[in-house]
Amino acid sequence: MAIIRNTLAKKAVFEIIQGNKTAMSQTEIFAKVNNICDRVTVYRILERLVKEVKIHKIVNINGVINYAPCDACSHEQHVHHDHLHFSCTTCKKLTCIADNHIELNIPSNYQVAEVFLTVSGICPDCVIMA
Amino acid sequence: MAIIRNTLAKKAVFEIIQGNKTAMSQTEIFAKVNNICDRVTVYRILERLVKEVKIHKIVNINGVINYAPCDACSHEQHVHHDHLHFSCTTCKKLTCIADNHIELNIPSNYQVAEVFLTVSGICPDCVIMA
DNA sequence: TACAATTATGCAACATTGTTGCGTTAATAA
DNA sequence: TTATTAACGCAACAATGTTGCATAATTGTA
Repeated sequence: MAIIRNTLAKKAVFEIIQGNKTAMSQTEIFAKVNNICDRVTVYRILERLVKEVKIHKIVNINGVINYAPCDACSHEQHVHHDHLHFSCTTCKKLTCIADNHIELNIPSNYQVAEVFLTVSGICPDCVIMA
Repeated sequence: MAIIRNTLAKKAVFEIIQGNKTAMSQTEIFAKVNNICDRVTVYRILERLVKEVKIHKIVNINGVINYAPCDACSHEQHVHHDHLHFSCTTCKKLTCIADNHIELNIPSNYQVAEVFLTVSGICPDCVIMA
């Protein structure tokens, strides 16, 4: 059950997320959707796309939830992820950076599911400006 | 300028944060403050305590901002932090885990400031329940 | 192509979280 | 004890996210 439908709004939202090289918040996505659908619909579409593993959630260091296409940072449910997220303190953009293998040292009574690694700082675009 | 005052409410908030072994959100702190002060005051006290480096902010994987005393996970502004945060998906508690040194592989045109490392999973208390 | 089943949407209403302005209270130095 | 001004309470607002329900639209099937 639960047949997945590919609606206009869903396609639009997905294309917006795919077309952006940095992760976007619900607010940014809704702004780009150009009133093709309601605010609430964007929330529901994002929820569905996450469940379908077409996009995924990333929390920025300020607590804002961002969405990125899953190919941008291919995520498998490993203990040792192979990418990190760079959060620019100037332009607030969140970017995926690949090739980062980390080793963890967590007590064995903790059951690890996923690793979230975010680095704050200034991205190349903003470094140039400064 | 800016003389720091040690008010009753501020002391109470700080003691609540110190007395808890896991990080707490504003909502949780306000619930424990027992109407000694206003909701807004808690926000302002937290802001001040962060500025005074007596507590610090940690963003949970769901985007909720939590506060922990600064001794719980001594943080210096290093590129290579020495601790991580464990976010329990069952009880939602955020715990500091020390002794985690990681090496990063970030392009040199990125200017790194801080590293945020959070691991999700099930904490010892909740593993026992399951 | 038309129809039925049900997924997806819009809208209104609400909940939560966080912010701001301003008059008042209270902590601290003198 | 008093003056200074940091801190507070309250009201109002803003942003973000959620829920219920009637309606619209997609998709498999006849």
